[in-house]
Amino acid sequence: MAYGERISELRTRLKLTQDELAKRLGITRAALSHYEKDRREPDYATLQKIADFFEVQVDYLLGRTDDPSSSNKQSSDELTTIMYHKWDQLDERRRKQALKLIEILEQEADEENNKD
Amino acid sequence: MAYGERISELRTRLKLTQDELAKRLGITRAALSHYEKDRREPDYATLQKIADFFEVQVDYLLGRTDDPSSSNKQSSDELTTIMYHKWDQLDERRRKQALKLIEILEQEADEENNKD
DNA sequence: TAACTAAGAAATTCTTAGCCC
DNA sequence: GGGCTAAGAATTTCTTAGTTA
Repeated sequence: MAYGERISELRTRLKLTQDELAKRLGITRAALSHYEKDRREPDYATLQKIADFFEVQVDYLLGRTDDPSSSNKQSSDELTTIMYHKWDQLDERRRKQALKLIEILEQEADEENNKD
Repeated sequence: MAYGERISELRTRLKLTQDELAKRLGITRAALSHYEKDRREPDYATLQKIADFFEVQVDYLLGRTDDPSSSNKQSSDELTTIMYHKWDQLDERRRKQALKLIEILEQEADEENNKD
């Protein structure tokens, strides 16, 4: 999937028109239309403005990953980086084991928030 | 840190000259020099060739994250995406608990590989 | 109203050739 | 050798104005 489709999808999800998004990004609506149609490549500054606005990775915009998690989340947190590198070394069987614990912890956290 | 510096650093780490890397990427060495000096922005195809060659994220090349982990790893695997979204919802205390299990599993996998 | 696009203007990038260290 | 850059050529993008649905 190319960047145009990604931008279009993200914009639509927020119920914005091209005109509205263009104004927020400081570009013309014609330019935005070109981007969504893969007819022009936004310069790096604009590309990053788009990624920041939607809080996704540039890699996601470019269709290089299907994980939209913002680069902020990725870079901000040491614990997550460590976890990710360890996770990376696990085989599938162990990943499933780890995921089970994480699911239990998540549920536990949910219940904690709903006991009012 | 800008993309030029990142490219230069990655190239130097692999002990390649500009000429050698340029040939691998299918561009002239002058163009590569411009990129490393932030004087030109490579088009998206070239940008992604560079990211692929060094196995880093485009976000890393652009200096948006300090985590160079390749986008291949990120996009390849459904289980990882699921895990990541759950992890995202955990507080720090629970993340540390989860990380402990992951570390144990990692060690277990290591030992399994060294029992010859 | 919202999105798309033709086409000339404007800006950026590419390439060659040469220079510096 | 290895890297940097001036400058004209080539290419791409921008913008306006108008079209399409």
